[in-house]
Amino acid sequence: MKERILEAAEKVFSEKGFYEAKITKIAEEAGVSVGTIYRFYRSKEELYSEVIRKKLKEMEREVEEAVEGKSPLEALEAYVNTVVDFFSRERDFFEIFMRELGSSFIIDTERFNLSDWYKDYVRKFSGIIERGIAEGTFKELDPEGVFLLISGALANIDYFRLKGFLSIEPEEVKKLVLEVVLSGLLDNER
Amino acid sequence: MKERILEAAEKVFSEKGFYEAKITKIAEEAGVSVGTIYRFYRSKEELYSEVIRKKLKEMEREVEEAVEGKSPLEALEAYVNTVVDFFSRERDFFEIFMRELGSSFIIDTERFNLSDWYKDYVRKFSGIIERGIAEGTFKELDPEGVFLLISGALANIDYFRLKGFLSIEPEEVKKLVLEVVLSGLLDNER
Amino acid sequence: MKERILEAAEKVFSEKGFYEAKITKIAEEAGVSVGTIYRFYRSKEELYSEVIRKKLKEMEREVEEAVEGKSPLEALEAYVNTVVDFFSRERDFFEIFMRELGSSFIIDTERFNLSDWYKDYVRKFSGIIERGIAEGTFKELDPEGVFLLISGALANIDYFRLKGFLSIEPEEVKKLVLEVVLSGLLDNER
Amino acid sequence: MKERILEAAEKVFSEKGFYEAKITKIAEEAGVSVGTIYRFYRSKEELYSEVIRKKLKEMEREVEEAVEGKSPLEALEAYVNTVVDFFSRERDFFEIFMRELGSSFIIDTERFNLSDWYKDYVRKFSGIIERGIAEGTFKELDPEGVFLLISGALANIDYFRLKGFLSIEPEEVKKLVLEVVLSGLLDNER
DNA sequence: TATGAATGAGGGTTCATTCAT
DNA sequence: TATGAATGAACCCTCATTCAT
Repeated sequence: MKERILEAAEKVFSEKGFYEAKITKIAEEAGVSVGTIYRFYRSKEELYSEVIRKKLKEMEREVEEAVEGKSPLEALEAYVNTVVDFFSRERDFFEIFMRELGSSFIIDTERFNLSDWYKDYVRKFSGIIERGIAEGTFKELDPEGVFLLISGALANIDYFRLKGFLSIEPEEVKKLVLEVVLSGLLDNER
Repeated sequence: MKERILEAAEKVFSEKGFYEAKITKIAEEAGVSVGTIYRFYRSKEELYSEVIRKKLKEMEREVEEAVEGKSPLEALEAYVNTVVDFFSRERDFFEIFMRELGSSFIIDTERFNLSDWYKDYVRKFSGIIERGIAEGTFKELDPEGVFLLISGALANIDYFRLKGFLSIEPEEVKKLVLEVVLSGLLDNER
Repeated sequence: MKERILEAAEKVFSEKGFYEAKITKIAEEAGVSVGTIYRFYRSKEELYSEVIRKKLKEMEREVEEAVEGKSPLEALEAYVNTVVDFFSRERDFFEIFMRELGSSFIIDTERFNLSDWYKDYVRKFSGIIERGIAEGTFKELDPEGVFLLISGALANIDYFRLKGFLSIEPEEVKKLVLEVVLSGLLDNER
Repeated sequence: MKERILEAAEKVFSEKGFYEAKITKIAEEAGVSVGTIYRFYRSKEELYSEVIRKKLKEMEREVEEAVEGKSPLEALEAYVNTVVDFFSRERDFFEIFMRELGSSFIIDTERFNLSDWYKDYVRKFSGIIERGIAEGTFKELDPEGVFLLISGALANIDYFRLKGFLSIEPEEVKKLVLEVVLSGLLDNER
């Protein structure tokens, strides 16, 4: 029930965005009454927040598993692969994620309390870069900057691909980003 | 007057986003009455659209001037410098721009008719990459993909910088992106 | 509920006219909230239109029943009697009807789609006159013209009576109109 | 100037009705500024009222002249002829007149203070009927009722004619009304 | 527990009226 | 005197939220 609501919410929020998504539409889509939604979620905002939180955790877990125990270089490749695959699979959520990236979730995210999550996320995975630098594989660059570079690039290209603006395969997105970024990142002096 | 309204709108829209921005608030901020806003703009949507359109044109013009007549390599550097400078100067608009990047402006932008603008923008400046490839300076990669990589990376890093999440100077943002991307882009085979 | 709203609307529209009638007033009068009105009617215009449509159908049905199977002469008497009785009973609606007669309902009634109804109404009941002429009871006059003469006369007198400008009984209104019109209509040559 | 405004107002009010007529439109039509309108008329209502008052006086004067010194029978004919001619000439005003007949002007006319005018008008010209009865030409019927009958019939038929619902000439309208009403009114006993 | 009808605050928009120029 | 830009009160309508059944 709670699950059905969450899925319906994900669908509707992704299609319409937070403000144009109507609770009645979500209820209809989920096959429950609006009253039932309010039994599980205190407000529209909480429901929205829950959709993001849940998917974000899923994504985080997948990325962690993919990256775990790997060398920085392999981990970076795994990161890119996993994220592209995740977003290919979770188009609805990707839509929401992109919207949030550039709005409330980072800005006044007190509302959703997601900003802390995101800071942690960036800090955690920029650790890959950090380790790469420490072991001498990567150049000495700001690790968080590099991570943001990669994730920004990835999201932007993939978003246009999913919108149908760029005829390119997911695999090519991965290849492109990795090729460009890794050449720039690897310390060839050695 | 029209200018005052536009500036107030830019401020309020950037702080609140389209939906949370109230016309009364914009009027107050501009020091005019609600009615006056409607003398110049047919609707809240048109006002919003106008804010974006105007700044976008400014940005486009600045970038064009910076890039004009330069070699692909220099043009790319100029592009990065100009965009970072523009967004540093135009923080309010940058906020709006980021929101739009991940929402309507690309999706259902028929509303604002900006999607055409953006396609043109990508096509136009990915021309830099194209020329670089043609003359053998850059590797053979999808030009639009590369352009989206750069602009996505740039926006993402800079956004976090402006949010105060990343203590890094604008100059370092430019350096970082250029260093990583150019190393990855330059065809060292030759 | 729907009924309660319709009755309140009839009352307020009759007192104030379409433009001066406020939705909040109708809601208050009906003892419901504004939102509830919009559950049943898409807009103020639709509500207004519904008030008219419903009463018009009632009136039409009553008149049809009264007239059915009667000779032209008797039918005409029945018509006059029924209309006067209907308007005596439905004062609120009569107010609205009179307003509409001289405005939108005939003019740009596309809005309410009542102009078609009225044309049909005139055509239908001018059939009484037509039959009367055909069978030689009535003089050879334009049937629709005669019908409009009767209904215009009736409405005008009755309206003033209901306004209290004319101290006359409903029965006298019927008598007056029938006496004058029938003398003028009957073909005494035969 | 005042005249130009009045004519523009008449035109716009007749086309749109009181509420849909906009002051700016009237100003534009008159070739003056809105400020100028307010120099001559205190409010939109006063302007509307003035339009009606002026035309009504014109109509009254024409009718009075036409009727003056005539026998009841001739006066009645003159009345019908004059009114139909007046409305044929003054279509814009006729539109307004019809609207008012069934609305504010009679109801809460305190606003326009026209209700007194109308009562006087009815009383004055029902005098024709009264005299006709006194001298034995007309049957003993309620004079005001008869007058309202005639004017209601006349307005209704003529309105439909002007709307294009009834293909009939003005002359035939006069003939029809006179034929029917006079046959009904004349005391043939004598 | 589930329903969905009812609520009503809130906001975009209009337009008669004013008043500085 | 004439202008028309500026004003802001007023109103229709939406939709998240509640609560009686």
